[in-house]
Amino acid sequence: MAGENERGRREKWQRLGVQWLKMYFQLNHFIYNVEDWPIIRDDQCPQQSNRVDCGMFVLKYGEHLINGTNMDFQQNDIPRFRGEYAVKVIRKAKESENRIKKIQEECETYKQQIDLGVARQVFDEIPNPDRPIFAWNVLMNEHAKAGDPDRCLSLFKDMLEHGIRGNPHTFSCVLKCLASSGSVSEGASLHGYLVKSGFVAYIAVGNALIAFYSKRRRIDSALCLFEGMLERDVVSWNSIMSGCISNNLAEKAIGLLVKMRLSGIDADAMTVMCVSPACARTGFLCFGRAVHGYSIKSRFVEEANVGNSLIDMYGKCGDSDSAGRVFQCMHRRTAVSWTSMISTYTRDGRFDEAVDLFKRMEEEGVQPDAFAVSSILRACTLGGLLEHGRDVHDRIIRIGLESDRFVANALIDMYAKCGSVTDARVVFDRIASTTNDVVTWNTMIGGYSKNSLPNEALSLFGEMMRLQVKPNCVTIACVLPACASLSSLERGREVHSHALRIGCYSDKYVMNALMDMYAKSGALHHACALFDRMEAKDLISWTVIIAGYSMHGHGGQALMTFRAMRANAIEPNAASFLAILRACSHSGLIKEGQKFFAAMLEECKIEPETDHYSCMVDLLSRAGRLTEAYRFIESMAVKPNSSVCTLLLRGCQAHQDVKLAEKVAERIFELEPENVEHYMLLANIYAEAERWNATKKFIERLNQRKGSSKGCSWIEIRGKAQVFIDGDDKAHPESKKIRSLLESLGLKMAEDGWLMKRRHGFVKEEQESCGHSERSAIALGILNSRQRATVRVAKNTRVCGECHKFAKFVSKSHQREIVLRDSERFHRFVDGRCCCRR
DNA sequence: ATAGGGTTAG
Repeated sequence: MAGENERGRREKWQRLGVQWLKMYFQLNHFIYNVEDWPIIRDDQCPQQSNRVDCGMFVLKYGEHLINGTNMDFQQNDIPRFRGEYAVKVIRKAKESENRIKKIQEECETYKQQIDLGVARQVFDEIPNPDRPIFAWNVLMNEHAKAGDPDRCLSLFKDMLEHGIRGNPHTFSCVLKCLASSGSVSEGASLHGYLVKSGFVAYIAVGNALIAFYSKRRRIDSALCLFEGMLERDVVSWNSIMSGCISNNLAEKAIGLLVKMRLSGIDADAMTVMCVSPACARTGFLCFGRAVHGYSIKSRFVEEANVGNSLIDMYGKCGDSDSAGRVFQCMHRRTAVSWTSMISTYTRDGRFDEAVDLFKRMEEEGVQPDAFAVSSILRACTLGGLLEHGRDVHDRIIRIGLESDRFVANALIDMYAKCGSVTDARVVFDRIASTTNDVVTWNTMIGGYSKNSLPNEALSLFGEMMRLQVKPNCVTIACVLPACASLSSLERGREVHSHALRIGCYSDKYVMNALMDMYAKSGALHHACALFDRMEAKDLISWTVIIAGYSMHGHGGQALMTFRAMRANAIEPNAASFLAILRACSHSGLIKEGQKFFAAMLEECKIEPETDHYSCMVDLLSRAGRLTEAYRFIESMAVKPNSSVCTLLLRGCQAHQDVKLAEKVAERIFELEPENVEHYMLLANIYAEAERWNATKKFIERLNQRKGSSKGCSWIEIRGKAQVFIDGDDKAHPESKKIRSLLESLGLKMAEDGWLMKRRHGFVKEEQESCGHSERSAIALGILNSRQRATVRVAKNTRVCGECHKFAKFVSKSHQREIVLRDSERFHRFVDGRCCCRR
C-alpha cells in the first residue's frame, strides 16, 4: 500500500514539476517572440514537435487574454490546435491592435515576474529523489541559453552531490558551459570521466568535446578526438571544421570538407555556414562560389542564415557585388543580413551605399540591433559622415541601445574620428561610470591622441589607472602617441614601464608606438635599441626608425636603413618615402632625394602627395637652386599649398633673391591671407635687401593682421610639463630667476662676440613674432637640473634664427647638450654646434 | 520532453 502511495506521489510531483517547467519556458518563449506569431505555424515546421507545442501554448494564452477562456492545458488539445485553426486564431489576435498592445503590456509584467528564479523555485519544490534527470537538464540548459554558464555548472555540481550521474544531454550542456567558463583542466577531467563511463561513445558527447577543445584553443586535442571517433555524423564534421577556422587553420577546414564529401557524408545547411568563413579567411573565392552553387542546388540558400554567411564570405573575399546579389535574392532578410551587407559595403569603402542600406532596413520595418547600429556607425566613422552619425545616434537613443557597450564604444569612436571629441566625451561620461570596459577607455584615449589633444589623453589615462581599470596593449598603443607629440620622455618612460608589466613586447603596434615615442622624445638610441631587438619588423617599424633618423638629421643612417628595408623585401609606401625624402632634405642630400622621388612613381607606382613635393622644394631651395625649385612647383600634379611655397620663400630669403620672393609671396598671400608669418618673412627679405619702403609696407600689413599668435614651448621638470607662451615672460612662478639668467646670458653672448649682427634695425620685429618662449624654457631647464644634464625642450612652431643661435651659445658656455624639438625636426646642440647645419 | 555545429561589431 505504502509503495503505491509513494509511487503516486512521485508521479504527481513529476507531472506537476515538468508541467510547471514547461509552462515557464513556453511562456518565456512567447513573451520574447510576440512578433513572431505567424512563424509558429506548425505547417511550416511539421517535424519539430516542440515548436508545435509552443505554438499551441501561445494560442491558448492568446485566447485566454482576449476572450478570457480557460487556460487548462490538456494533452489532447494538441492535434486540434494544429494547422489551419492556428492561423485563424493568430489572425483574430492580430486584428485588434489595442488587444495586442494589451497582450504586450501583460507580457511586460510577466517578463518581470517570471524569471529563471521562479523556475528554480518550482524545481526546488520537487523533492530530490523525485526530480527527473530531465528536469535538471532543462534547468541547466535554460541557464546556459540565458548566458549564465556558472549557474549551470553549479547546478551540475549539485546534481553530482545528490548522487545523480547525468546522461548524454547533461554532458553536452555542461561541456558547452565549460567552454565559455571554467578551466581547461575541468573539461579535461570531465573528458576522463566520460571515457571511463563510456559516455564518449555518444556522438553528441564527442561533438560537444570537440567544440569544447576548439573553443579552449586546444585544436590539437579536438583533432585527435575527432580522428579517434568510431562514428561521425555531419555535426562532428561541422564542429571540427569550425574549430579549425577559429584556430587559424582555415585551409585545413577546406581540406576537411573535401574529405567529408569523399567519405560519403552529405553537407547540410550548417556545413555551408561553417565553411564559408574558411573561404573568407583564405580568400578562396572560387571555392566559396562552389559552396554557393552547392547551396543553391540543395536549396540551403533559402535559409536566411546561409544567405547571411554567403554575404559575409563574398564581402570578405572582396566581391561586394556578388554579396549584393545574394542579398537581393534572399527570401527572408533578418537584421543579420542587413548588417552583413552594411559591413560589406563599409569594407569596400562604399559608405554612402551603407548608409542608404541602413535607411532601407528601417523602412522595411527591420528593427536594428546592437550589431546593425555598430556597423553603420563604423561606416560613418570611416567615411567621415558626422551628420549621418548623429542621425544614427538619435535612432540609437530611441531604440534604447545607447547603454550597450559595443554601441557606445562605436559611438565614441565615430565622434572622435569625425573630429567631434566633445560629443565623444559626452557619450563616454554617460557610460564610463557603469562600465569598466577597457575598450571604452582605449577608444576615448585614442580619440584624444588622434585629435592632437595629448594632455587630455594622458590625464584620462591617469584617471583610468586611478580607477584601477586594467590597461591592455591597445591602451598602451593609444597613449604613446600622446607622449610622443608632447616629446614627453618621462611620461613615455612611465607608459613603457606599464607596457613591460602587461607584457606587450610581442605586440607590434606597441613596439612601433614605443619606437616612435622615443624618436620623437629625442631619445633616438632607445628607439634603435628596440628596433634591433624586434623580431617581426613590419613596414611601420622601418618607417618609424627612418623617420627617427631623419628628424635627428642622420641622413646617412636613414639611407642605409631604407636600403636595408628593401633588402628585407619590404615595399615602401607613401609614408616611408616621405620619411626618406625628409631625411634627404634635412641633410642636404640633393641627388639622393631626386633619385628617391623618381623611384617612388616609376618603381613603386606611388603618386607623390603635397608633402613629398614639399621635401623636394625644400631640398632645392636650401641649396640655392631657386629657379629649379620654382619650376618644380609649377610642374606639380597636385595643387601646391602655402607651405610648399613658404619653403621656397625661405630659400629666397637665405639666398637673397628678392625678385623671385615677390613672385612666390604673391601666390602665398592668395592661398593663406591670414597667416602673419608670410608677411613677416617677406618684410625680412626686403629689409635685408635694404628696400625700406617695401619693408614698411609689409610691416603695416603685418600689424593689421596681427592677431592670435599661438606659439609656445615646454619642458618637463620632475615629470611635470612647464609651458611658456610666446611673448609672455612673466607668467611663470620662477620668471624672475629666468629673466635674470637670460639677461646675464645676453651680456655674455655680446662679450664673446656671439650676438647677432643687428640686421638693419629690423631684428626687433622678428623677435616679436617669435616670442622666444624656448629661451625661457631652456633657462628653466638649466636652473632645475644637475650640471651637464641634457636639457630637452619642445616648441610647436619653427625655432627662429636668434633662438637657434642662443641655444648654440648655451650649449657651449654651459657645456650642456640641448635637444630642441620644433615643428620641423630635432635640433641637437653640442658645444656650440647644431646637427641641422644651420 | 532535454543536447552537439554557424553568421553580424570594437
